[in-house]
Amino acid sequence: MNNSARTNWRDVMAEVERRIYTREWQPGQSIPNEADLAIELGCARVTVNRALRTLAEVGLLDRRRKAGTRVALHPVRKATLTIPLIRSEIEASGKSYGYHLLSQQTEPAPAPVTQKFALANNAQLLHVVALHEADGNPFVIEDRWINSSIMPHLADVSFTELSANEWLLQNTPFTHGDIDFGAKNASQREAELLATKPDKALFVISRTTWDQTTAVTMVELVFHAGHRKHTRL
Amino acid sequence: MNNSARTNWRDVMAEVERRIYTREWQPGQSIPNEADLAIELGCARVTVNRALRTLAEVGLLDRRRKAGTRVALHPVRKATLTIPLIRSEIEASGKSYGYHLLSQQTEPAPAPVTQKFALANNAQLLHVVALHEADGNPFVIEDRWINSSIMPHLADVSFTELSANEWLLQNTPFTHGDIDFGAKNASQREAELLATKPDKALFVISRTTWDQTTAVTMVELVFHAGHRKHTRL
DNA sequence: TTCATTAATATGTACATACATAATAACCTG
DNA sequence: CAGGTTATTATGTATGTACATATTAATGAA
Repeated sequence: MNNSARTNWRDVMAEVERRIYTREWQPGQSIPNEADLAIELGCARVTVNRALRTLAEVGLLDRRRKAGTRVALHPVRKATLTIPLIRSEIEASGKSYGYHLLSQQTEPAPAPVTQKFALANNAQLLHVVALHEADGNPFVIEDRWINSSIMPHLADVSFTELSANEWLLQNTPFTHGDIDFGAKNASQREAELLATKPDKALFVISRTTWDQTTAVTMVELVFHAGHRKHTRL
Repeated sequence: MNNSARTNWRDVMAEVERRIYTREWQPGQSIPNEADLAIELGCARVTVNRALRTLAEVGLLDRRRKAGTRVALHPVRKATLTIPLIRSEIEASGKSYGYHLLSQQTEPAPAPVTQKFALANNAQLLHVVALHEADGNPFVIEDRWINSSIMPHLADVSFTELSANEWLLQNTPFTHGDIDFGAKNASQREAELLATKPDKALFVISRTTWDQTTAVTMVELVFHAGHRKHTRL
């Protein structure tokens, strides 16, 4: 005989959310401490802790030791964007995935790139450009620079069949990454590749991947016209 | 005499991350179960649980009951975007905040808006347009529709001094929101307001805020040219 | 052999307890 | 009364234990 009648941390979370939602607890106002809430809601303090901690992670509560917990005054809500493999993203939407390598060569990198990689100007780096397609339509241009100096077996790899996107994910450990979301006007070439007009506004994601303090790879993803990235909060 | 020599969940997390990073545990490979790891690392199973759970939340591990825990094959990394108040965002960057109400009137809403609000076509809704400035420079245009039918004391409010952005946050409870990130070409008017040229690619965030199943407000934030939203993962 | 039932297993969570830690409030001491 | 010290307090976390739950593997009946 089970129950689920037992108050679990999700119940507590829901109840706290409800009180915030109904303005029983107003923005900026401090709420009862964990111990009291635990008694009131009939559960252990640890359970309340888990619930409040989770709500704080989402930005709905502000918590400070000794000072207590209060309803966030400016709900700096945190939206979680999932950054999947391009192929997974396309296949998840029920479309067929296509991939075309446009160029792969070692060449002197432009200043903004060498700067991020902390290399000498015009250092030779591997430059890979590819087009990903969804149901035969252009989906995104992947324009990537790879720090070949720290990737030994990179010279042998051809990205004709397998995208650099996937190869790097499988073969390159990384500690963290920087992501920028922005917009750019389509260049002549981008317009051709993405089947749109020059100057068309395109959604862009730029990502730099780091191994400790050295940049491993920089990629600019230029999406087809009209593409949006969606999330909930 | 304290220590912090005790293995805590962050230590466990770091150690697991290290093993993944060094490829000791490869992508797709399953790792020891919680109990074994606890013994090996010298801590309680619950502590290991907390560490692994956190790593799973970030997308680095896949966990399933009975099946066990494995290193994510396609690290669908999750980037957390913080969505602050516009004023907070500007002030946090050390710039002075400026606000100008451009228009505020009740008018028939266009189809895409009434659809989301589940109202009759051409329903009368409150439409607020405002410009937010950073150090005197245009920062973002806030173009907002508000479901006035469910907001009683809304008619009295003037958004001349206080932005709708802030008023709604303080006065409108909501259960969840939809956010879209995208790009658009500047219209004639947007170009003027944001001090750029027509057709310039602009970064756009569209957000719909819901109260249960009814939409409360829809807002389109059109940022100045070159603006990017940044995050780490 | 196939399908349904049951056992085994790893993760998920609840609790009582104990102590750590950060931040504030109260208390001195000069 | 200023400035530093100490006590207090709320959150943060570690542990052992117990049981829940999802999922797979083993089992047995048709």
